Parts: sequence; structure tokens; C-alpha cells
Amino acid sequence: MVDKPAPDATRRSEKSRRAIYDAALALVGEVGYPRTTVEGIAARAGVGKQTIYRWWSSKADVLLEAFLALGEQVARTAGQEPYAIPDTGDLAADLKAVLRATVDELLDPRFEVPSRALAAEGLVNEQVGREFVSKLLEPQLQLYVARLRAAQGTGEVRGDVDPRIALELFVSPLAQRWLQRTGPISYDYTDTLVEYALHGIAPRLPAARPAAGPARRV
Amino acid sequence: MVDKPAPDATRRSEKSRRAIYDAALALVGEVGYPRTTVEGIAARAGVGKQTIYRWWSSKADVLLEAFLALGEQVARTAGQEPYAIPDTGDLAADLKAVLRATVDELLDPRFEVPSRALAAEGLVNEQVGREFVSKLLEPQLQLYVARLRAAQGTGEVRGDVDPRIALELFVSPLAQRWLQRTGPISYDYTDTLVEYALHGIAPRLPAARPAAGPARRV
Amino acid sequence: MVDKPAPDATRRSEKSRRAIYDAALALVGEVGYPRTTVEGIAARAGVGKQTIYRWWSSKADVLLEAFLALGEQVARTAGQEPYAIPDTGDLAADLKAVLRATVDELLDPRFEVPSRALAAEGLVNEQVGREFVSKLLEPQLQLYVARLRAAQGTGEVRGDVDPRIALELFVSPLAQRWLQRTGPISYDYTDTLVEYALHGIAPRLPAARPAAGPARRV
Amino acid sequence: MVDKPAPDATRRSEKSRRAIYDAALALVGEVGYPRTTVEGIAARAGVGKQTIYRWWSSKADVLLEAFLALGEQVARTAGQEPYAIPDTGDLAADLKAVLRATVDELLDPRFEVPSRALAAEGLVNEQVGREFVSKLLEPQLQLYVARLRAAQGTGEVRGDVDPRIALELFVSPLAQRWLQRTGPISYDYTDTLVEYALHGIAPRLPAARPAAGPARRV
DNA sequence: CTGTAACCGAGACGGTACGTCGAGTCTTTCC
DNA sequence: GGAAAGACTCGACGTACCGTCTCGGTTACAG
Repeated sequence: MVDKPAPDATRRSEKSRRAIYDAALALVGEVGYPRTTVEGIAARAGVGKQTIYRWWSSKADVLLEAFLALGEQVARTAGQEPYAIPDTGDLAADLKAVLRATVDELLDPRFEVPSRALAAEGLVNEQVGREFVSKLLEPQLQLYVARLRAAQGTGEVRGDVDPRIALELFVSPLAQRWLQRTGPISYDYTDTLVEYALHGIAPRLPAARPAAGPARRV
Repeated sequence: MVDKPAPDATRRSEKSRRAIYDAALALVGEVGYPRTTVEGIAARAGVGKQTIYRWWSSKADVLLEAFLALGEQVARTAGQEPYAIPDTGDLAADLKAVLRATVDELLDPRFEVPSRALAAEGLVNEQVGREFVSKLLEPQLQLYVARLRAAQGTGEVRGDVDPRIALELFVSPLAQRWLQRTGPISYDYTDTLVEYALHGIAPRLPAARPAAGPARRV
Repeated sequence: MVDKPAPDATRRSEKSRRAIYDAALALVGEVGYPRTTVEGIAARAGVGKQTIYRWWSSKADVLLEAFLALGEQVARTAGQEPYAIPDTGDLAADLKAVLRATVDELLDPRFEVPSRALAAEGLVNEQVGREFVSKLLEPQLQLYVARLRAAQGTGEVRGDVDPRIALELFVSPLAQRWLQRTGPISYDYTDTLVEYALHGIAPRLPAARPAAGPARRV
Repeated sequence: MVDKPAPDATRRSEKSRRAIYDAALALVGEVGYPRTTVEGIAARAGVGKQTIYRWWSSKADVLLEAFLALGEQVARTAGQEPYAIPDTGDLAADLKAVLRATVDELLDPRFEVPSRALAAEGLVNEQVGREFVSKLLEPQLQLYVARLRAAQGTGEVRGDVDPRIALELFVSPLAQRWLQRTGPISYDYTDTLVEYALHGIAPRLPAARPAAGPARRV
């Protein structure tokens, strides 16, 4: 069995690509993911169906790229990297700020429908899932890893902690509430998550060191 | 507009119902959720399509009930309630044990495909999502709430902690890794989650807090 | 390889069949055969495409049956058999009359487009061709065979002539002019064909028998 | 509306033209006319699609020219005009000989598929039909006209006979049997046609005619 | 001898129709 | 009246070609 000859990407129509992205995002936003069809995207974009099938393998694939492109475009519009995590020296405050921003984004309908749709498709379609995770999710999680490592440097976080796991303590609960609608999302909620995660839910042990401040040992 | 006359449930064929459950679970396991069709379920169950549409509203609905029925049947077979959380007095040990059991279940292919499929459908189909959460997910989470409340009684957990949020610190990360394939799942991983969640990732620093605080347990 | 289970003809929708015949004939008449599509027939008939593909194998197949049905219906309307060849005892007059009627029919636009289309499809698609010939053409030609045989009985036609070939002398030229547009069609033309065919194009040989009339020997 | 600028025929690639003819004839022979596509011809000829559309208006147009070119080439190979009708003084013999040669050609698969395809297309596509008739069919029929006229000079054929009609008595039946598969084709068949056509199917009865008559040859 | 304008191979493009699949509805026949 | 069976309308699928439209590249004639 031979793969078909693979189209010549240098001749690709930029206009069509953009029109397809726009149509796909618009339709998903308007009628939802399951009722968005390849045929509908093509019609709305003023494009032949074949032009979609030539460059993408499925509806999910189109939407994934469209969403990535949207992300880049928003980033470019915003001027600088919007997803950086600040480092004011106060880890808790920084995390709360970022998570509050995330809450805002999750509740923004422009993002909500397509990203929920992609996440759903990714659960069931392994290929889409892997790409969704590696292109969208993991890069953002790595920002938390970096911030937590910095906090380990300043002693705000124990040195033997695995940051890749630690970040899940506050990121995953938010993700699950949003995706699976297991509970409401609010600033209070994310603030609480950060507190529980950072300080632990166990009562302070009476032992411990006297010391003050955020452990300014060099 | 009137709802259609509503079928008379007393005359329902129990045999058909079971055959439909079996067929649905078997097909989802064999060909995956998206390629499982109502027509296929009907054919495999030796049942008319109308019999399915008479009692369920969609493929997801069938699968949801089939999955619930499977759970009950397994429970009945196992003899006693399988999802209870032990209370040995050692919270950490109890949670680790339960999460290890959960890991086993998540990796059991008999459960994996249908529950992943249901979760995915639930993301996008709000009705299914609500039912999935309220009938399957939340009841299990409430077991954690109960156990955490008990731990608050013994002082293992601060009294001012919201148990419904606290449980997410170790449950959600596991759920996300499994659902979205963001990372590997193992006993080590869940043990680590419990440790981080229970003791916090920050070094124990009882100071640096105003005072006040609740948790005035006797 | 198995044929698909073959639909149950007893459950077939008579209404759909009629609507499909009507739509097919109308469309062929309006836009011509090549621009008549299965999709168009289905839409016009208010029928799903699948219903067409369930019962017919192709556009040509639909049209063939539609045309046959039209023929039957016209016949039923006309009351008695319309394609019988009269036998007044005067072979030449009878043939001229029938061929004049045929000319009328060939020039009737209601028949022209679909039958020309079917004939064309039959040239290239052997299956359609065989059915066209056996169901439509040959039965009519057999009427000529019968009439010629009767004429052999009365001595109007030599006894050693093969009627199946003889009829082609006047039928085929008309068919070719009509189908291939190799020349105009008129009463004069068909009358001439009959004369040439019946009396031969050679001059009368001076020899021969004295006799009179159309050989009324019993 | 202006016609497009009309390509410069002097710069036309002869190699491409030949390759297109070859590819078209080969494909029609191999997969039949309906499954021969412009795209396929271009690919097989190693030619851009536009090169075909620049010089021809349709698949049928290409095939028509390809077929004409094939005819010329065969003629050139054969040395002299192959379709001339001999004039030995014996009309019946001459016609039988020519028709036997025609039978051979009709049964030659090299010719059969493309010419049947062209004839079919011509039935439905009037433009192609006219060209097919005027460029291919009529020139050959005119050879019969000439031969019949000569026969009128020698008294073998009545002078008042229209040769253009007369030739159809033996040519059209053969054409119809071949095109529409209404019967087998053989030397016997064509010999019989000639006999019937030339001598008439009625017994020779010189009487029963008013008199007068033309054919007053000296 | 060199533009430059046409043809050329290639193939992406907007479209139309294909023939298939499955959804959800409707109808028939049996129990 | 529920159930098996399956034909029905409908809508989308992914594919095949249509005929048009760029893209370099390669002649071949004009300056």
C-alpha cells in the first residue's frame, strides 16, 4: 500500500487556510462541535471539501490547528508572551494570579467551546489527544515547572519535590472542574487550591523551626 | 407540544435490556466508542432499533446505563461494597490503598474504554456529562469527603479545610493523567500525590501566619 | 464475497417508486440525460438517495424502468394494445401506417429524450443495452416478424425470406436516422423505405409471370 | 463576451498531441469510455491537464480527433484509400465484398470500443454527434452513393431510386445490429441483406403496376 | 544574444456528484 | 401494546473528476 503522493505545501493557499480556520472556529462556537461538519466548514470558508481533506485528516485535526493558530494570533496581538508566569518572589501570590487569569480564560466563550471539544475528542482519539497535550497542554505546564523550580531555589518549596507532579495539585483540580463540570470555578476556589497545595491540608506540626520569612537562605 | 405517550415500563422486555447492555459494552470494547452504532448494538443484541430508541435517547445514554449496570453487577458479584474507603486511623495509608486500587481499575481494559468514552461524551454533551458526574463520579467522591471529615475529627486534617476541595488534590491529578494521557500512572505516582497533598509541598513553617485560625479542636 | 441481504420487495413503498419514475422522466426531459443525477432525482421525488440505490443499480437502470412503466401506463390509458400492426391484407399500406405512427412517436419530445438517452447508455453499458433491447426493442420487432409471416402466407412476401432480417430493411434505416441524426425523418421517407424494401430497388425484370393482384392464391 | 485569445497553434507541441491521442485510445480500450477521464489521459500522456483543455473542449472531442487520426494513420499504412468501393460491374458482389470488410472492422476490438463510445456520445451530445456523422459516417456513406449512381448508369438500379436512401437498406441494419446488439453479425447476414435489398423481398411480379415508370434508359 | 511571451508539466483550487453509512422515524407483522 | 424487522427520509461522509487557475521551466522569436 502506498501513501498518496503528498501535496506540495509550497503551493498551498494561505487564504484558504485562514478561511478554514475562521470558519471552523466560528462554527464550533455557534453550533457546537458535534454539529460542526467538514462540509459546513468548507461551505462557510468558500472552499472545496477536497482542500480540507488535502491538508487535514479530520474535523478534529482542523480544529486543533485552528485553535493553535488562534492562540498564536492572540499572543501576537497581545504583544508579549501572555502565558508567562510572573516571579515576584511570592510563589503563592504568583500562582493565584496565574490561576485567576486561567479562570477568566476558561470562562471566555471564545475559548471554551473549541478547547472543550478538542479535549473531548482527545480522550477518545489517541492521536488527537497526544497532539493536544504535547502542543497545547504540556508547554503551559512546563511554565509551572519552571516557576516551581525557581521556588525551590529560594526555599519556598522543598527541594525533594517533583515539580511536574506538584503542579498537578492545583492545575488538575481546576481542569477537572471545568472539563467535567464537577463543581463551580471561581477566584476563591483557585486561591483555596493554591493554599491547600502549598501549605498542605494537615495542621501545622507544633515542632518545626522558629525561623521567619520565606526562607531566605542562600 | 406533548411528550410522546411514554412507553409502559411494566411490559418491558428484561431480556432485551440485558442483551442491549451486553452488546453495547462488547462493541465499545471491540471497536471503540465512535465506531459503535445504535444499529450495530441492535443487530448484535438481536433487537429492533426501535426498542433502543423507545427506552433510551442516544448511544451515550445506552452506554451510561450499561456501564452503571455493569458496576452494580460487579458489586453484587464481589459481595460487598467495593468502593468503600477503609478507615484504619491512618489517613495517608488509607488513601494510598484506595488510590492504588483505583489505578488498577483504570488500567483494567474492561473499564477503560467505556468509561473513557463516557467521560469524553460528557465533556461535549452536557446532559450526559451531568448524569455521568452525578451517578458515577460524585458518589465516589463523597466517599472521600466522608473519610476526610473523619480525619478532621481525629485531627489528622485541619478543621477549616473544605473536604470537597481537598480530595481534588489527589483525585484530580490522577483523573487528568488517565483521561488526557498527560503522564504515566503508577502506585508510586499516587503515593506521591497523597504525600504532597497531605503534607504540603512547602517546608513545614508554622510561623509566618497571623494566628487566629480555626481548627480549635478539643 | 456476499451480496448484501437483498431488500424485501413486499415492503417496498409504491409511492416512492412512482415519485422516482416521475422525477426521473421529468428531469431527463428538462435538463437532458447527462445532467440528470441520482441526487437530483431523489431530491425531486422527495426521497432519500438510499431508496434509489436500494432498488436500482444506476441512473440508467432507473430510467429504463421508468420508461417501461411509462409505456405500460400509456398503453393502459389508450385502452387497447397500441403497438399492434394492422393486417388489412395490403402489406405495404400496413407497414406505411405503422411507420408513420412510429415517426410521430419518435418526434414526440415526451419520448424522444429518454429513449435516446437509454439507447445511448445501452451502446456503452452492455447490461443496460441487453435489457433495452430485450424489453423494449425486440418485442416490437417481433410484431413485424408476425406481420411478415402472415404476408408470406398470402404470397405477398417470398417464402424463403427471413422475416427477422427483412424487417430491418425498413426499421433500421429509420432508427439510424433518428438516433444518429444522419438525415431527416418524414412520412415520405418511411413510405419510400417501405417501397424500396418491398419491391426492391432493381428494375422489374421483363420476364416473370403474367398474374395479377397481390397473389390471392389459396 | 470575448472568446479567449485562442492559442497559437504554430507553437503547439506535436509530441504532446500524439501522446494524448495514444493515451486516449489506450484508456478507452482498457477501461471503457465512461471510466476514461481527462485527468487519466493527461497523466498517462505525461501532460498537464491544461494542455488538453487548451486544444480540445471535452473528452469526446479528444477521442473523436484521436480516432480520426488513427483512421488516417491506418490509411497511410495501408498505402491507398482503404474504404473505396470496388466497381467490378457486378453491384451485388461489390457490395457484399465491402460489407464483409466492414464486418471484419466492426469486430476488430481496436476499433470497436472507441467507435462505439463515440457513437454513443454522439447520440446524446448533439455537437459530437454532428461531427461524428459529418467527419466519419457521411464520407463513407457517400462512397455507396457514388457506387449506386454508377449502377444506375448501367441499369442495375432503377433510375428513380434515391441512392442516399437506398444505401440505408443494407448499411443501417448492419449498423443497428452492431451498435445496439440486436443480433449477430456475419458474412451470411450481410450477404442476405444485399440480396434482399437489391432484389426486393417480394416475388418478382412485374405486373400490377400502372406502367409509366422511369428508368427509360437507352 | 537576450528579453519576453507563449506553451508546457504539474497540481492546487472551488465545485458537483458519487455511492455509503448511520441517525432517528415509520410501518408491518407477530406474539 | 411491546418487539423484531427493516424500509424510509435525511444529512454527512470521504473520493473522484470536472474545468479553472497559478506556478516555475523551457523554448522560440523579436529587438
